[in-house]
Amino acid sequence: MSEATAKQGPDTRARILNAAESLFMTHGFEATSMRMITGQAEVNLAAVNYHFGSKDALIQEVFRRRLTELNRDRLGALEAEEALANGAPLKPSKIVAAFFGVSLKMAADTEHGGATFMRLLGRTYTEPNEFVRQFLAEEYAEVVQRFMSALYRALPDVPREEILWRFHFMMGAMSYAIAGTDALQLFAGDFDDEDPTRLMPRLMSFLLGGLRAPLPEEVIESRAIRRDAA
Amino acid sequence: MSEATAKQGPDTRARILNAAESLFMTHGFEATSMRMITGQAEVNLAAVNYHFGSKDALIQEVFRRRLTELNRDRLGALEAEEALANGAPLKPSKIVAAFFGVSLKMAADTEHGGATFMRLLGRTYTEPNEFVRQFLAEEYAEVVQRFMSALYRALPDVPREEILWRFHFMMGAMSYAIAGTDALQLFAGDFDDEDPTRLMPRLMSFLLGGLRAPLPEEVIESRAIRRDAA
Amino acid sequence: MSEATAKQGPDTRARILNAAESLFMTHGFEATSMRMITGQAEVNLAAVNYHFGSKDALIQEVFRRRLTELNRDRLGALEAEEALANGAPLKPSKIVAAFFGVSLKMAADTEHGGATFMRLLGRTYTEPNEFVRQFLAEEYAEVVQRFMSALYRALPDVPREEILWRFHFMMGAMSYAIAGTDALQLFAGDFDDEDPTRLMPRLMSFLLGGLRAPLPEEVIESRAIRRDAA
Amino acid sequence: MSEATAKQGPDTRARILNAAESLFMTHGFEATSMRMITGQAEVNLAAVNYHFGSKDALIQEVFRRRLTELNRDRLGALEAEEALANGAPLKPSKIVAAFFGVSLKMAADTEHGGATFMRLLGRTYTEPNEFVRQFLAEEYAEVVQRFMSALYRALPDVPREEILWRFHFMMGAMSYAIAGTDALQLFAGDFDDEDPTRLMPRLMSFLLGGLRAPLPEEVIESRAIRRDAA
DNA sequence: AATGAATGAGACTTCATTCAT
DNA sequence: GATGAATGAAGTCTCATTCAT
Repeated sequence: MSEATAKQGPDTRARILNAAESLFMTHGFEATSMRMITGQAEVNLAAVNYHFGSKDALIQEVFRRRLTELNRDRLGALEAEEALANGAPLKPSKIVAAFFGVSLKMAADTEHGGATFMRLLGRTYTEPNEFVRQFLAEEYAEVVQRFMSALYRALPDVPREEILWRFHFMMGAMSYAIAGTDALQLFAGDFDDEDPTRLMPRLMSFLLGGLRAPLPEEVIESRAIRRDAA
Repeated sequence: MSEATAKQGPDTRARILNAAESLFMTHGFEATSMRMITGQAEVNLAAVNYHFGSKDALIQEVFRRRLTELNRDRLGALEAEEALANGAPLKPSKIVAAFFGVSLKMAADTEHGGATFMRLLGRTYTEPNEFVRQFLAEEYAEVVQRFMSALYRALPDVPREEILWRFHFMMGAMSYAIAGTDALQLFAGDFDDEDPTRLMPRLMSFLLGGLRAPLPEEVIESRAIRRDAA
Repeated sequence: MSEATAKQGPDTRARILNAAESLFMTHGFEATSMRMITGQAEVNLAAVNYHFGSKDALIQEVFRRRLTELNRDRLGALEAEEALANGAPLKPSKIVAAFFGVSLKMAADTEHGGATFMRLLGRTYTEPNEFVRQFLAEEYAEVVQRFMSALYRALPDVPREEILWRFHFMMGAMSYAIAGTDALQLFAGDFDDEDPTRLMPRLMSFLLGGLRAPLPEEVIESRAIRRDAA
Repeated sequence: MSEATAKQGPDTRARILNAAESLFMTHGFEATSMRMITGQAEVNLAAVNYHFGSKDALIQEVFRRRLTELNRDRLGALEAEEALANGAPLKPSKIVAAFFGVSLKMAADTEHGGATFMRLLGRTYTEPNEFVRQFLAEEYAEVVQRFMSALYRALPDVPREEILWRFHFMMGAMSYAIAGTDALQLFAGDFDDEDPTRLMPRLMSFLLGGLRAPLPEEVIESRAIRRDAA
């Protein structure tokens, strides 16, 4: 009855998920075999199929477990700011901080695997695998819609299309920031892996600088034209 | 030389490279098998090993073929600006335009496969495969060093470390911009695939906004400290 | 006894047997997995092993349940005829009718699964699985012996070997007749599935025609030789 | 260049087909694994997929190889009789002999595996596997149509439906006759495996007896009714 | 220069079965 | 009486690569 007598430790399922998460980050989905996963989790090879049904389903579950929490926190941070604002439009910096701050907080959590997951997530946005993209899109649908709405309100003079693009650029910058040192060393071999907590202010000022940058002339012109036509 | 004697058209090698490039972008390296490549290239299965030695060597050749040209053009653009400047430090916008403008130009070239390659490249920066990272680092070493030097001269008041990070963020934003619509649709299903030539000014103003953003307070403080210490 | 207390309905055992019988007929023994059976029976995966011990034992029980009844009825029909005959040898048609009539009666019973079982049985005579053959042989031993004896008495002039062969042929014809429409459509796609009750007279006249057919010349000759030698 | 230097004997493909044919007969399709096949054929495990693509495709090829020949011979035998008959309807016995005689001839050929195949074929008519049935139906379509036409001409007074059923019964009797001793021993353990050449006259007289048997009364009555109506 | 055949290793998945509860 | 979890064995198929021609 004690944990000692239980055959497979506290939770076979969780052990598999943790092993998969870490291996997916290191080697990618395709290059991570079921044997590698069950080997690291010290679990029978068939256990993955028993608990998850297939490798693809395992991949989904790895993401769902974290994304549910991540997106809940993001919405929570946004709603907290909105509560404070008392109906007024939020400052863009608050919105950006709500979204990306939560990401970076999880990325800094090395104890519960949050860091591992965030690096995996950053890579996965560009994952070619069709079903993974599809799954991510579904998981993100609600939260993105909410944040975009907030940004539209916060920046009523900027064309929505432009905001969407800049949000896209910001996602890219953040992903690279988190995927982090690996890719940085790609450009500067001697780069020192320093205190990850200093990443937050660095990234935030870059993102806000980009978000507030003057619109390119063409866009300004085309807006003027549309305005005249109206 | 006639079609009758040359079974496999003008250039078997190039056909393989083109097929591989396109399939790597669509499915990733691992998920792209030799059979898929030789099938699309209409070439014998053994031809890849005959011409390139191994799958890994083929991957390298796919990149080398394009990167050599890409980085030559980048250096060319930088040197052209430097020639105009006549020894004075370049404006940061010129440097950024030299580096990322060449990228976007190739990304806009849909006729010779440049667009395909740039999307592949954007994905590959976060590729887990060790040897691919290694190879990319080598290919990029020189050009990154030259651009960083130029930026250091252009922004003598900004800590070098900070410039390195911001260059890193810029790379991330660009990669996402090019990997492009796919990832954008991930966030906004109804996003219209519009004229790719308009991407350039959009991205450029975002990048410059980020690059010129005020430094985070912490960094400013720590700089002051260091300056005092010196 | 209420539905609330009895989780698995009135009889888990019977539910398993019925599901197995139907699935075996549709997919064969090998291609029918325990999961398929327990899934269709809406029963826990381990229930089969709990109730029957193994898959092989389940197969046996599927047959035993029906064959016991079938062969009892066959012997009953034979004994009824013998009682009427009052010690005289039976007419071959009566014997054949006793054996195959009972088969066809069960094959016509679509309500209690008899039809399903008979089609399964027809297929199983040619089943490669060694232990199934062994089991069938044991189940059939007595009844075949009794019917052969009756036929020997009914046809004293026909060599016993010849009777054995013809009984064998008759079994084949009947099995195909019951496996029925499936195999017939194999030869005539537009064959109409008509009233199964009309199968009985059709098959019976064919079987009797074959049973009474003149012996091949060679057999007649060899019989003459043997008679001379005696 | 000599056979001795060739890595895999004269013909890897044929070796696989032969091994598969024999193992399918002994154990059935499902119970025969690729390992068993490649083991017996002394061939690499991957060779089956290389030469045939999949296990299912191998099964089809096993049948196609023999059925093509078998049905060609059947049509040949029928046409030979028709040539002799000079336009007159054939005697039913000739038609039956053409069809089943060829079967039995192949069944007697123990040297080139014909016997093995015919026993496999007999079993396969009742095979549950859907795609195998489909495939057999296609392979048989033409030859069955030709023989049925001949029988319709030969027996103009017998309802076509009746002929179709009796042909079906005959197929069943033949299949059992060929699947043979195995099933016979099921009914008579001490049955001696005797000269297979004597099977031909035995089966033929049974089949013709069945084919010529008087129609069941019901059929006769319903025919009379139809005739009256006409 | 190019290829058809073949191969050893390893991929994911499913199997029937067991066992503690 | 019944079950959720787990497992070792085995299944089919695909992989990148090699080699004689």
